[in-house]
Amino acid sequence: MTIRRVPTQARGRERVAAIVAAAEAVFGEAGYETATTNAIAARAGVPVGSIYQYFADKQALLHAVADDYATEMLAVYDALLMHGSQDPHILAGELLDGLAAFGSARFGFTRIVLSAGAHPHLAGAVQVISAQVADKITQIIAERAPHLAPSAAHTIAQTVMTTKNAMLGLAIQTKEQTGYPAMEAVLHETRLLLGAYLAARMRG
Amino acid sequence: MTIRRVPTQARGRERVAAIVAAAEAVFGEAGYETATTNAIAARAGVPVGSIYQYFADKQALLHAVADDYATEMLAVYDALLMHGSQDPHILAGELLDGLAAFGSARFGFTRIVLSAGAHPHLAGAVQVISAQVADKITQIIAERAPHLAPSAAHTIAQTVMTTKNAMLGLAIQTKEQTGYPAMEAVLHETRLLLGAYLAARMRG
DNA sequence: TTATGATATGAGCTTTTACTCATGTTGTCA
DNA sequence: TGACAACATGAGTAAAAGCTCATATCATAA
Repeated sequence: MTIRRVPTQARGRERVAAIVAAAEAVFGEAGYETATTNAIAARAGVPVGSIYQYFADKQALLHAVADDYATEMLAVYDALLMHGSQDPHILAGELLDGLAAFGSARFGFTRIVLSAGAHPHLAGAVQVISAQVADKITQIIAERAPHLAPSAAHTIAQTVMTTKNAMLGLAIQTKEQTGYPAMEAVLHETRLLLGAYLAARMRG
Repeated sequence: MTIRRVPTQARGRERVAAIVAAAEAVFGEAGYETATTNAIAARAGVPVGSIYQYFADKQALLHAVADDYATEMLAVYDALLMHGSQDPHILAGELLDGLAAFGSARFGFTRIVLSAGAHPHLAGAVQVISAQVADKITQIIAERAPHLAPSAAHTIAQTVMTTKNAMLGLAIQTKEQTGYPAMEAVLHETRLLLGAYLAARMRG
């Protein structure tokens, strides 16, 4: 469906990697719809035909980028699951910081992910990521507040994820418009928000 | 810039209203880029030419929708500014409930507004709305917590606005997927979230 | 009634963009 | 080294979408 040909030679693998990297960059800068496959090819330094050698269509490119993004993101949550704090306020900070670093490094595509709700094309590619992330956060919370019913842990996880994503979106937007210190202020505020909520909710 | 001809006859005014309403619906369902002017015209029951009789281009349509949206939304906040509670927990509930109806009715375009960061085309049209709404919430908070610095009140307002919008989105999505009771649970959770935050933040 | 401007109409023009394909080049294995 | 498969190339195609414009109809005021 997504992949048209799996590269077997090193040459092909390098090309695919270059194409996916270029796609993430161009998607991140222009948005999915506005981005053109020709621009992606130019950015990758390959002719358009090379894209369609390996990917069935533009959406397949999006899926490839999303897969790579999701894999790296879930690794961040796995680290938190193992080493995250018991204290709600500290845990809130850790949740945010881990993701803020990740979101900054790949902030272009992060904007795409955060805006998935408004773009039908993206929903499918992004929904899988969201579900997996929600499960991870549910685990993190359930381990630290064993008295909570599973459904409650899930509701809390969804709330944390939604809030965190929205505030991360605000942070990125703030950084672009006002600068880095303003973004830090937004992140600080988000720590207060999630800390107050988690403390009240995990207490029982 | 945006408007090509201002209608003077009743016939023209009705047409413009129908076009703007259809544009909001189609933008909300398909997203700005994916929405086509032909689809908007069909939805409004008018030929494409009628759109370009009154609007210079697709972006002008977006601006018109955004203006209408902003006007109605600010009216909701004005009511809250006058009659909102002093208690942070109650105020959080009022903020949420007051906007729930509005957000449900115009959720499609609300998604567009929230995703503006990811799309250069939308930024201009939407930035004005966000700024005005942020100012209104800033006023509401500043009046109820006079000890806060203006910049702090503004940061809190942005946080409340972003969080509230995101959770409202989650609530409506939940309603569509799981049903009404699940949506109520999400709204309840949002009251806890915003209540805990506002209580901690307005206290000093 | 009639003249004039406002409004309505939709086939088609223009541009853009995703995608193809015929041909050429490179790698690999016997 | 020869043969076959993997890979590269980019001009060209087809469809889509924004927008135009020549022509037709309606509203209104003298």
